[in-house]
Amino acid sequence: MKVAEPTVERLVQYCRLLEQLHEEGRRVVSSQEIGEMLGLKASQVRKDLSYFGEIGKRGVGYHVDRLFDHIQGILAPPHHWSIGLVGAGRLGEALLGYKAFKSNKFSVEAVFDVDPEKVGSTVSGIPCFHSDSLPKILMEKNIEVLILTIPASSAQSVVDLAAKAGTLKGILSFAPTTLVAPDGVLIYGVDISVELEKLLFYLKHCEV
Amino acid sequence: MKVAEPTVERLVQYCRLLEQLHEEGRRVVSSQEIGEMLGLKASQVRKDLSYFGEIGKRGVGYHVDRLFDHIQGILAPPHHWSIGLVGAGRLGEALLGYKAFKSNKFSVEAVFDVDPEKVGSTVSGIPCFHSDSLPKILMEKNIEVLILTIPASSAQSVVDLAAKAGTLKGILSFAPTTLVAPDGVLIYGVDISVELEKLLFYLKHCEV
DNA sequence: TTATGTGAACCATTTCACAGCC
DNA sequence: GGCTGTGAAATGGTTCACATAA
Repeated sequence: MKVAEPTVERLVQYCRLLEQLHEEGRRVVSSQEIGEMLGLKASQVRKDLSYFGEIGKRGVGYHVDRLFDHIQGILAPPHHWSIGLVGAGRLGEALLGYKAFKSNKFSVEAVFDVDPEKVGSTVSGIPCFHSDSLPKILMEKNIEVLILTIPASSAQSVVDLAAKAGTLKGILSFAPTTLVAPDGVLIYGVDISVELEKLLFYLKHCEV
Repeated sequence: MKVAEPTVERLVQYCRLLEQLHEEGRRVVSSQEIGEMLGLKASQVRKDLSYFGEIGKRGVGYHVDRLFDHIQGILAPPHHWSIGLVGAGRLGEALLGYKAFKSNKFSVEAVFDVDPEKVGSTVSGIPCFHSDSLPKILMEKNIEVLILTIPASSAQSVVDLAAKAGTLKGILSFAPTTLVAPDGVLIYGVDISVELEKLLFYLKHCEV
C-alpha cells in the first residue's frame, strides 16, 4: 500500500498526541478534538485514520489506547534498525543527546569522524571510527541507516563511500546540499537553513 | 503575488547551486542541467524560474550570475532581521556555530535560557538573557523572529510569553511538538525525530 | 443524536507538449 | 537546432457532504 508523505507525517503527530492524552487519562477522542489540538481539519484526521481500516466507533470517537497501538503498528519497523552517525560535531552530539531521539525502534551503533582526537574514543558513549572505515564498520555492525551531520562539501563523498558497503538503505542528511542517492538508497534531507529562508520569505510576502 | 511553498524551497536550492556554479566559473546553465543536479524535472525548473518574469534566453539557457541575482532579489527580505534564539543547549549552540546560518539577511541578537550559569554571560559571543525577560528584550532589540531549541514541554509557554512583546512575527521551532500560533505569528516547525520516523517508515514500506 | 468512513468535488502542484525566440 | 516560457492535461492531496453505524 502506498501512503502519501504528509499522511505519514501526521500519523507520527497523532502518535505523539495520543501518548500525551494517555498520560492525561483520556479514554476517547473525536477527530474534531484531534484536529483542534493539531491544527488540522476533522475530515483530514478521519481520512488519515481510516486509511488502515476502521478503527473508530461511530457516534463515539476513537479509543485512545487502541488508536495509539494501531498507529504504532503501522509506523513500527519490521526490525530494530542499527544507525550510524557521521560527523561528531556539535550538531551530531546534540542529536545523540536529543531526548526525542531515544527509541526502541533504532539505536546509534557507531559514530564516524575524521578528527584524530575523536577517532578511537567514544562520543556520548558510542565508539567513534574514522570515516574512511565506513564500509568496513557498516558491514561489521550491519548498519542500514546513516545520519549525516557533516558539512555540505564532504557529504556526497561520504554517501558514495558508505554505499560501497552494500548494507546501506537510508540516509537522513542535515548537510545543506542536494545529495545524489545510489540505487536502492532512500535519502531524506533536513535543511535547517532552507527552513529559515522559507520562513523569512513568507514573513516578507504574506505578512499573515 | 502568492507563491507555493515547494517553489520557495526550490528557489533556495537554485540559489545555492548557482553560487557553486559561479565559483566553478560556469557562465550559463540549462534547465535540463539544473534539474539533473538537483533531482528535478527540467519543466519544473523552467516553471519555477519563469514565475517571476522571463530571465532565461531561449536557445541558450540561464546566465548563472544574472539568475543568481534575480533569485536573491526574490528571496531577499525587506530589511535585516533580528533573531532571538531560545534554548542555549547543544542544539542551540550547534545552530549558532552552523556555517549555513551565517547570512547578511539576519543576525542572532540575543540568546535566552533558564540556566543561571548561562544567563548574564554570552553564548557563542551573543548575550544570554533569562527566558522570563523575553518580552522586554524582544522589544528593546526589536526582535521579530525566534528560533526555539527547547524541549517540547516548555515550547508553547515560551511562544505565549514571547507573543506579549507584540514585535514577534515568526518562529522556527525545533521542539518536537505542535505549537499554536498567536494571531499574526507565522510558525514553522522542523521536527528532527519526525523526519527520522518518516525515513524508517518508507524504508519499511516502499523498499525502494 | 452523534461522530465515523468514504466517494465525489475541489484545489494545488507537477508534467506535458508545443509555440516562440535566440 | 536548441532551449525557454506557458497554457493545458495529469496527478496528488484536501475538503465536503452524506450514508452509515453506535
